[in-house]
Amino acid sequence: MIVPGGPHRRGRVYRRPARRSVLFPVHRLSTMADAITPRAQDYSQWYLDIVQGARLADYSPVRGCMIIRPNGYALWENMQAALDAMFKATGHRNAYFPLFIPQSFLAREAAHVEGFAKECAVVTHSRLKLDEDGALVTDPESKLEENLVVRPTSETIIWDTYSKWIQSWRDLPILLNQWNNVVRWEMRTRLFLRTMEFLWQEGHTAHATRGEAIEETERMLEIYATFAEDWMAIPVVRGIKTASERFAGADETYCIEALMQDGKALQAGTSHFLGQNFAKAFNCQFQNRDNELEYVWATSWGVSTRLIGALIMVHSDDQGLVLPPKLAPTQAVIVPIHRTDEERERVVARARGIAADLRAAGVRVELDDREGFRPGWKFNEHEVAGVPLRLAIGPRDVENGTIEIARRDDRSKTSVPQDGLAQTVRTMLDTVQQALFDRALAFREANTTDVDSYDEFKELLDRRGGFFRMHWDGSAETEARVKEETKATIRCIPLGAAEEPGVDPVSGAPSKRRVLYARAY
RNA sequence: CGGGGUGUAGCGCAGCCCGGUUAGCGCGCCUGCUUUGGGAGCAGGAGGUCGCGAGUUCGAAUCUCGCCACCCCGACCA
Repeated sequence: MIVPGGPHRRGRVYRRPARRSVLFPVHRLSTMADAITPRAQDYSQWYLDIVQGARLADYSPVRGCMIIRPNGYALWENMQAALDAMFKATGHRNAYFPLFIPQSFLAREAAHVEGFAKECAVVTHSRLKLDEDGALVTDPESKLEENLVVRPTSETIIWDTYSKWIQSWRDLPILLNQWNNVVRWEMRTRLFLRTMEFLWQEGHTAHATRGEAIEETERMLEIYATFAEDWMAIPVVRGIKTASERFAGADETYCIEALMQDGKALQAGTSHFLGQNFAKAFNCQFQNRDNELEYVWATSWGVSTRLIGALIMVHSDDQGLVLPPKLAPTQAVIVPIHRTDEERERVVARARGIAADLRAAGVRVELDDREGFRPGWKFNEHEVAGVPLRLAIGPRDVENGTIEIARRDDRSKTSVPQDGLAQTVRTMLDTVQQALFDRALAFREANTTDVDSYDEFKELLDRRGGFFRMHWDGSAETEARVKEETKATIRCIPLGAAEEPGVDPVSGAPSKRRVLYARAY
C-alpha cells in the first residue's frame, strides 16, 4: 500500500539479525565495531558480514532485492569481460530482447510453464492515479489487454523471434547471448545467492541438428568450467542433472557444481540442451538441404551474479573477502606510511612512481594516500575488501629501496627491492591465483567421500557435509527419498566418470555408476 | 500461508513490568589539536514523527486496542 504524503519507506528490509550474544558473547571492542562474525561460529552471518564489510551489496527497500555497490559491480564487470571474450571467441554475438513477455508466451511450453508459473512478476496495469483520498492507486481504467510477465528467463520471447528469423538451413546456426536482468519471485532470498532480481547472461542458440546442439551445450559448459577454474580459482565438477533437477523445458541440463567452505554445494552455471521443445512450441521450422521441414534444435546457457556468492564462500576467511587476482577490481594497493609532512611528501612521491610503473606493467593498482586514515586502518579496510596484495612503503623503505608486500590469501609479509617490482608483483599475483585454486581443490578433495552405506552417508552429511560419491539406481523414487530424509540432492551425474557397476545403498537395487550427492544452496 | 519473535538517531542497543521535566549509551558522522610501520587519543558538536493510528490519563516510548513492516523456522528455487 502507498502511504499518502510520503515515500513508502518504513524501516529496513532484511534487518540484520541480532548477534546471538547469549550463546556467543561477542566482545565488541570499540576499535572492532565492524568485526566479521567468525565463519566457524555462524556461517550465514559470516557471509553477510563479508558482503557488508567489503561493500559488495546493500539491502533494498523491496524485500528480496539488492543494491549492488561499486565494489560488487566492478567484480561483476570483470567477470563479464572475461566471459564475454570467451563467448565472442566461440562465435557468439550479443543482442537484447525485452524485459516484458506476453503472458500467453509462457503458456506455450508445458514444462516451462510448470517450472516458472509460480515465480513470475506480472504487470497488469499501465498507470497510477490519485483517488478521492489523495492516495496513489492503480488506475482500473488502465488494465492491460494481456498481462505482461517480467522475464524469469527469455526462452519464450527468443523462440517466438527465432521462428520469424529462421526459414532455411542457411539461417543456422544462430548464436546469441544477452546480458540482462531477470526476475524470479522467490520466497527466501540471500544476497547474491538468491535474489528476486538478478543479473546474468543467457545464451540462446539455434541449430540444424541434434548433434550440433549437444556439441554447443557441452562447449558452453566447458567455457563455464574454464572460467570458474582459471578465473575464479574455483574447482568445479562438470556433470548432468537428473530429470528432477533439470531446467523447465530442457531435454538435458549440464552443470558445474562447486563446494563451499561450509560443505554445501553450489550450482555455479548451467547449460541446457533444449531439444526441439521450444521450436515445437513456437513453430520454428527450417527447410533442410533435402527440402524437408524440420524443427530447429536449441540450447540455452547462463551464469549469474550468484557467482559472486560462490567467490565469497569458496575463498574468504575471518578477516573478510579474499579475491582471486584475475578478477579483483584492485589487484594491489599501495599504502604510504609517514609522520611528518616532509616524510609524507617523499614517501607519497615514491609511491606515485611505483604505482605508475605497476600500472604500466598491467597491474590494477590503487594508491591509498587518503588523509585522516591511519595505516593500520587502511590495512584492515583493504583486507576486508579482499585486495590480493598490499604494498606498504615508509621512510625506511624509501631510503633502503625496499617495499613491504603482504599477501591477502595467506597473510604473509615480505620485504622486497623496489627494483624489478613490477615483475615481482606480477609473479606474486600469479602465485596467489594458483594458491587459491590449489587450496580450494585440496578442500574439495578432502571433503569428497565415496560412500557405500546409507547410514555412513547420513552420518557424514550431518557431521561435516561435502560431496558424496554414492551409487544410484537411477530411479526418481530413490532420489526423492534421499532428499526427503536427508535434504541432500543429486547435484549431478559427473561427466567422464567410468562406469562402475554396484548397488544403490538406499534401495538395494543395482546401479551403473556413482553420482554426486550433497546438500546445496 | 502456519509457528515463533522484533520495531527507540546511519548501525547496534538500554529505557517499557512500576506512566512524570530536556528520551539515554556504544559505534559511526562533523570540527579542532595531538597522532600515524596493524582498526589512535582528547575536547567540542550535529543527529530522534520512540513503526503507524486510535484510546485511557492532568501527563504515554512506557498501559489498552487495531493496523503495518521486517526477521527466524517450515512448503518453492539460478
